[in-house]
Amino acid sequence: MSLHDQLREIALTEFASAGYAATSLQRIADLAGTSKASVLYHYASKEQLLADAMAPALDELTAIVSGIGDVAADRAQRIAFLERFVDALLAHREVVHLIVNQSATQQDVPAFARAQALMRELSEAFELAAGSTLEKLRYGIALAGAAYTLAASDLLGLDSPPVDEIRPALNTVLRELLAPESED
Amino acid sequence: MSLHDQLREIALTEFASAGYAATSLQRIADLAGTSKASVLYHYASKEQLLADAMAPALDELTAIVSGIGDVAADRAQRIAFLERFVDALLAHREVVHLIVNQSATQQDVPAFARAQALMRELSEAFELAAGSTLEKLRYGIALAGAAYTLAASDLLGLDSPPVDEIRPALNTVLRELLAPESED
DNA sequence: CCGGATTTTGACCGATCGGTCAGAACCTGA
DNA sequence: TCAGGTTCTGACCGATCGGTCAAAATCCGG
Repeated sequence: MSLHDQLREIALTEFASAGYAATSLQRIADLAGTSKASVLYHYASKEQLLADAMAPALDELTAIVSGIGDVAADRAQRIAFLERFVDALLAHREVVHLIVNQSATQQDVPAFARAQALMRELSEAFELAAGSTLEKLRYGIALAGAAYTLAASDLLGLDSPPVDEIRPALNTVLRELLAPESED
Repeated sequence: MSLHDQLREIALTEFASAGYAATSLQRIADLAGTSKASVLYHYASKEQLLADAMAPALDELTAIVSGIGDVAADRAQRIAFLERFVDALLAHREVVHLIVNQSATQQDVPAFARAQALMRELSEAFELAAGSTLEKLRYGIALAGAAYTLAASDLLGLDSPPVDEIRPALNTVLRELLAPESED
């Protein structure tokens, strides 16, 4: 793998585990066995490095949220969305960790601002779908809880089960909350 | 109110909204209309200022988690715990925001390490109460979702409903997940 | 083997940060 | 009014950060 790609992966892991602000370009360079100046040759700035590292996940999540469909009335579409959402969370755990834990306090960084906008778009889509405070809260708890639990499990020392055990369980809990069988 | 207390409140609000690392002592001093040196006269260090600001909430949450009771078998105790938990979340929203959004990436800061330990203790208590991956996930989503949704709602621009509307709604959703009526 | 392009590097810069310190300002009771 | 303690402040320090730059090293097609 090229140093260019290697730097992006190292940076992503480090940004997620230690925090964007707390991770210096020098540390990324050390981990990659190169110099800080070399990192800045491959990426114009620290912000650009973060943006490039998060881009694939943000692109995929953006596509999912954009094609959210008629999630308010149609239970089948709601279930389909939840499945795509869960798959994306599992496929991009490091970026999910970044979004969930750091976008709130780093909105001046473009990539985090983009993530924040994405979260807002998602919450608005479901805000419209929900009538009462109770329903809104159900959406919030379900989606935020799923993302945060996934992001925190790595960190909290809980040994997380394999993906093919988490995926169906996540889908089950989200359906219990947002697409109960009793409905329709 | 004394400058001492005023500084603590200003710092808490600023730490929660802009982030601990991103908030300089100079900014806190400016907001309080005093000098940076004066802030460091009242609090030995930036870390101490954060610790003092978070202490009341952490003390209360620690007490709640310590007295968690037999949450695995006894549905009534589980409900009682959830109610205490929700009340604490609502009473200390700024600190909850701090814990949820920043403790993960600032574990070298004592106050955040304490918060992290608290989260770990809570998750372990429920980990024991849960048998399957599905149940563990249900606990994680419910508790993390509640805390995160509350912390994020301020930030995401969603105008959050008044407290006396959120409290019962939160309790309802948490009970649906962790103490359904069908049980027992 | 050569020469231009790509890649790497160490030295350096300005800015910002948390924290120190000596002394000025202020308050209070005698 | 004066003295002693409390509170406040500006100047300063060392460290760290992201980023620049010119020169060195490396690579590769002709």
